[in-house]
Amino acid sequence: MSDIQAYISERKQSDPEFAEGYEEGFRNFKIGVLLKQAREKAGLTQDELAKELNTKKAAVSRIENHAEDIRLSTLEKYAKAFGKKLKVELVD
Amino acid sequence: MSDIQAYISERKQSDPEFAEGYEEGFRNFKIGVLLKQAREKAGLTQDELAKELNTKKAAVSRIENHAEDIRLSTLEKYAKAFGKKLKVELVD
DNA sequence: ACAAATGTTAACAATTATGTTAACTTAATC
DNA sequence: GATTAAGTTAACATAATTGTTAACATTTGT
Repeated sequence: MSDIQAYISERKQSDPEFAEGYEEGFRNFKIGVLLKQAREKAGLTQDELAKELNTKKAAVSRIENHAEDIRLSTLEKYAKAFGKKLKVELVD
Repeated sequence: MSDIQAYISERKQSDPEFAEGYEEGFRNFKIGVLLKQAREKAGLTQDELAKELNTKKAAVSRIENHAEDIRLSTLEKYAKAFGKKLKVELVD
């Protein structure tokens, strides 16, 4: 079982509203989880990451949890802060 | 030589301003080219694609040529119209 | 060369992400 | 249980994408 799936199972139990809207918001959620896990693997707190991105921890939290959508440039800033690159593809 | 590289060489000659700003705007440009080529492979005109996306051909042209940034949801709408899925990854 | 289809650009309106602050919650350590 | 670090959420301000219209350019076909 992948990290993301484990996280989803866990959160579905502690957050009923999340379990509800899971399917509709699947993509955005995944992006948030992706970013959260990348941040944790990089050993950064939201506040530390926020400072690298010239923003605030509230914005980081929002993106990891609530954000409806996100700009490519924002995703890239995150990737850069983690020492990674963003890869975007169209697949069949 | 890839399709994208061929396109870039061609356009650098006919569009000096493009050749100038090429390095800085590389990502956004590539996205535009990516979407344009996907649209052409799908055999759609900008106007036809625009109708599928409930928008206008002017918006399609802008994204293929001038857009500074783009939302993930917009990219996904495009992908869907081409019968593709969007894949986003963080790579080393 | 003309006409029709397709693509481009500018300007403005509308919508939405992001920045920011402040109050609150949760977790961990003492 | 008090204190501190970390995370969450709401509210509002700001900035940027996207929608829309209209005029113009380019291409394609006849």
